[in-house]
Amino acid sequence: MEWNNGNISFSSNFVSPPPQSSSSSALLYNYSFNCNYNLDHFPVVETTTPVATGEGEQNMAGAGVDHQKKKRLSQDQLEALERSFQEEVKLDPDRKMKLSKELGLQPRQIAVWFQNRRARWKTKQLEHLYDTLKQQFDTISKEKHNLQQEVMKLRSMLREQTTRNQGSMAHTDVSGEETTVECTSVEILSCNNYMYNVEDFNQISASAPPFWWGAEAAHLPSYP
Amino acid sequence: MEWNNGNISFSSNFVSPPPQSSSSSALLYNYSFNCNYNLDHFPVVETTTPVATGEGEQNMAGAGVDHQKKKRLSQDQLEALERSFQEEVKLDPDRKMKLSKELGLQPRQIAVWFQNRRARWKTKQLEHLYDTLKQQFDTISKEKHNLQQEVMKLRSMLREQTTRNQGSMAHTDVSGEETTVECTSVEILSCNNYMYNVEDFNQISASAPPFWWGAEAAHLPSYP
DNA sequence: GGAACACAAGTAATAAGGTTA
DNA sequence: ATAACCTTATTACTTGTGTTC
Repeated sequence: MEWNNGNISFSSNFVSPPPQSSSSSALLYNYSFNCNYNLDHFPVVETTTPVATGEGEQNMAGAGVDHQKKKRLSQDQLEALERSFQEEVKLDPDRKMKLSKELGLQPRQIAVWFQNRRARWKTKQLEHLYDTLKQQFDTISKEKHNLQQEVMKLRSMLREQTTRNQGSMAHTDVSGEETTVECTSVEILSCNNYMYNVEDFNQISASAPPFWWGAEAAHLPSYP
Repeated sequence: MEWNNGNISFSSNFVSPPPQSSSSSALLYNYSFNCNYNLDHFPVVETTTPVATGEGEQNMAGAGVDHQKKKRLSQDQLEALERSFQEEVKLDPDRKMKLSKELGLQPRQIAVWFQNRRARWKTKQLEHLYDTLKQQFDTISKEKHNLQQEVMKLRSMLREQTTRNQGSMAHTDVSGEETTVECTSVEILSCNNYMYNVEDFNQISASAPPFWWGAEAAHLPSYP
């Protein structure tokens, strides 16, 4: 199943679309060892490690080398893990050992990957939930507006009828509801200050000085 | 060996409140070095490193020791960073160096902390946004319902009037809107399958077998 | 125009506290 | 009582992008 929220991706990279064999950058993962000229303006620690004697299998078991560098699982490994995850998000010991052997990873690494994967998924989940809710809010908002229009119209018709009728029987009823319609229309306007799509939300934080870091005190919780 | 599968366990452990200064467990952070008997049933790698000669100051600079253990910043450090963050979420080089010296941390660590802090905040942000939206959705939902009621009532009144009036002038208009009211009332019901509070959201995933891992195929994007 | 750096997003791995068999 | 796992939070790193000098 493609999850593809069915929307636009301004910032080309939100959750790496399971790089399923399509993107080209994927292949570089495993082979980009020390291209980090991104040293936050100081020589970085790193240098400590034994520098890793060359080796073929991912992450030695107990032998003492490597230890740093070469995080990032390979594309093949990721795909296998991903497949397994799609089948079942929880990991029983059997599957763990099987994957461990198949992929040449520590059982621990398998477990960790699944844990992180679940956590990641949960985050995405919230984003998706938000988008869905937002969409439904917009829908219902429009519908409400229509209903308000209709109420107005019906009232006016009723008023007309009443006048024509000469009889004043229903008059009190009609005016009695008046306030309801008015107050709600205000609600709608005040609400919309808070509404974003998740894409918007990503957008604003993506570029340089995300506005909300300044407006923090406005209506946001400032979260300790 | 299945460890729980369809069993519910309503245990209320919601997101651990950021241990901010209040909880007592905080002090233990810095001193819990090797209490890891949580080894996912195998000895863990680690052993590789030079084993770290004893040391006093947090995270040496370029010298090659330590390098593992002792993650988790101390409570004092966290408080200082937090204060600084509240003042200004972005970090200019001056502030970075100042904090680095004051707290005995690598400048890199300061930078990383700020980056992570911003990311964390953004997540919280989304949760808050969701809650707000949810609340407003509920409100507007109720209001819409009221409006629908009112439309019904007005229509019925109008019908009555019309009948009494004998004249059939407004008849077409009234029936013309009929569909609007009907279809929207269905919308409301179908929507509510998606709605949670963030607390609910945390709740369901907190306890043992989060329902959605089973119901994944239901209405969720299955997010690869 | 390119090196150096800041940043967001994503990713491993660790830590701490709760559950369950 | 404990081992194995889980979730949540955190730390640190990777990668890609944008900015600045």
